[in-house]
Amino acid sequence: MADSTQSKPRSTGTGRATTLGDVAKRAGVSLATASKAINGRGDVAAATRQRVMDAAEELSFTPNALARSLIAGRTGTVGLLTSDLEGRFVIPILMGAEDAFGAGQVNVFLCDARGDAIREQHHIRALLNRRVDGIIVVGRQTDPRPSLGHDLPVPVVYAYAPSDDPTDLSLTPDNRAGGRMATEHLIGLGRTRIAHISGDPAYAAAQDRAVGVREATDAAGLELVGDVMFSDWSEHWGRDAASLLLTRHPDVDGIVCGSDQIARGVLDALRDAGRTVPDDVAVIGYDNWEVLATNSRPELTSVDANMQQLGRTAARRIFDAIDGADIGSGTEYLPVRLVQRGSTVPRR
Amino acid sequence: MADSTQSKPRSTGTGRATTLGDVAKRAGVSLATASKAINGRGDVAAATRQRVMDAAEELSFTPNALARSLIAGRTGTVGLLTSDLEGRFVIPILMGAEDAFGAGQVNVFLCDARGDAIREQHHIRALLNRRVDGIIVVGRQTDPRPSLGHDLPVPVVYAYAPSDDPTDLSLTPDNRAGGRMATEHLIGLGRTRIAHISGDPAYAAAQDRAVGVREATDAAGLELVGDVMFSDWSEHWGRDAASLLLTRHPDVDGIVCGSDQIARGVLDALRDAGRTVPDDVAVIGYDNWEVLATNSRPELTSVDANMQQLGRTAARRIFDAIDGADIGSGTEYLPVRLVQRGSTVPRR
DNA sequence: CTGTTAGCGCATTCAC
DNA sequence: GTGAATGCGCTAACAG
Repeated sequence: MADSTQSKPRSTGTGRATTLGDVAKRAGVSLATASKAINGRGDVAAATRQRVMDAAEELSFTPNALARSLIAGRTGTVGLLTSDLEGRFVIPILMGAEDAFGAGQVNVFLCDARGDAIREQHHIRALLNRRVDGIIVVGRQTDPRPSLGHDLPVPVVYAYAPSDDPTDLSLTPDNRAGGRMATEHLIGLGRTRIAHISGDPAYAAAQDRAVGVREATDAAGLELVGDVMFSDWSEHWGRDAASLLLTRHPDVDGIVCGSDQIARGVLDALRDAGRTVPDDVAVIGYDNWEVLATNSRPELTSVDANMQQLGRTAARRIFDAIDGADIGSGTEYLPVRLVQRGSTVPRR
Repeated sequence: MADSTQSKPRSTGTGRATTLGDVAKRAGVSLATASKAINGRGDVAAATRQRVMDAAEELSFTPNALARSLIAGRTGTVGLLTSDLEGRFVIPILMGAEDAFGAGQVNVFLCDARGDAIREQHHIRALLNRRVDGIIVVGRQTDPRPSLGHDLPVPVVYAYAPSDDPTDLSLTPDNRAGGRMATEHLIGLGRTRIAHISGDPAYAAAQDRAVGVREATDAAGLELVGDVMFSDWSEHWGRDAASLLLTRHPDVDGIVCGSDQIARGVLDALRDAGRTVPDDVAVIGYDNWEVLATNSRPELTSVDANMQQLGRTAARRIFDAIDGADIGSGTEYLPVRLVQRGSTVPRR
């Protein structure tokens, strides 16, 4: 019964949305005046403005962003094109992009190309049709990916995976600094017998992090324990590698891992071998993938790539480019940070 | 050099995008004819159509979806409103929604409200301004969440987390069936001493799955080993619970876990206790979270909630509703599926 | 078959 | 201060 007294149920898309014209009529002013009042533009008498605002409120008027964008020539939307099925990188980047302005200021079309070039093309077309102000391309590795080319009418930023075209702008985490930072952390804790277990050597991320590790040991006048151990990014490999390492170099007291998954495997193997972490051996992961890092025993110290900040930067660059600024080119390496947990620092 | 021969670099948003008018002029036809030719509407001479298509191609014309939507009254976009920070549910749902039509047919605005009601309101406003054709609300628990209300001008579907208003349409995985399915799987393997370790009892998911487990044991004439063990969704709890369980009921031969994280902990504890999986004890997880399920030893059999199908269904319902169909109401429980791995079935 | 006209919802000149 | 007119890019009637 209470329902039937409502004057405008309009529950599911029924009935035209109220337009600015409706508001103007109700307020007894012209369309132009209503527009000015609502947008705070031009000189409108305070009383008139209030009348318009009230009318808009009563009719629960929502300005049609389509019409506005059509005039303005910009939509306040960006496309986020990804092949990151896990969503591990893309979600923080999305959040960063939203943050770069304010909730609801800019909206993001998220498209998943699933690693398929055709699908990617379809999505790009669709995004351009919808007149996004720019496109952020997110890859799932830090290896270069094919450029979208320069014949797009909007600025493009490559995030995480850089473009293979150096004239594009790419933002990617500084893996080298990450490797260095992780190693310096162990050194700072007094470790001197440090090994590095990483993933697939075909990945730029693996190589870059390894370079950073070596830089840190070199700088400290230390020798890396054994060669860097490459294979794949799995927990299985982490276990196998750690077993091998303990056999060959039982005196190891610190292990820098190329990923949190590997680190989980390493922790497992160390426990099986009766070594305690971090007392006997300190272990550090990479990626700061929460579900892995905070559920291990002990919890995992890890390097975080600051994806959210990366997303924020990417969005800013795009809108700066629209406002006339040059978007720039080349690959920028963004700072990473260390998150300390129990695998390197004993719990207080 | 090849670059400089290109006539229209147009690299970053410079210069107005080409309009249908440009195409028409170049093809020597009127605006209307060009429109018909491109959309395959009306009768246009084959030769004329070709001329228009060619012109469009040469100018790399992209129809302005804003203008089209303004006329059509629908945009072919949906809003995906989430608080699922992990992206674990939302990404499959997004993919399903895209799939429901075809790549680029419908686009999705993804908004992360971060569990903040204010931010959620902002996002809803923005989505309505942009005239999305509908909204999918994704929660991260299967507990009911506050309804957005019925005064929205577009259809709304609640996914994963149902609405607390029974007149809304909610799509959620059938947790009861999942619990039953997992348990029946163990029973089918000949296990008779089955226990259930689950997460936070305040979660509907925990309760529903437990009900399913009991239904299966009852139907088989079995008694559940001990009470259902509730606490939280962590690996730590999985380890502790399993240890406890082994002490009290050493004869247990099957464990249904409330999540993959718990299952990981259970596997750990079983190994520490010298039990082999699946020979001594079969273990089954829940969620099929790949990174957890495929990296354990042995790999984890798990129940998958089919989120992608859920997303597909949600999107279809929304567009059906726009086309006049009644969107329906109440909570629909969508089928889940079992993914078998080594923790219940020995590797071939 | 093709072109002319009107209008989607709104912001912006420019007179009054 | 306010309102009438013009146009953003496009499609849907209508005439021709």
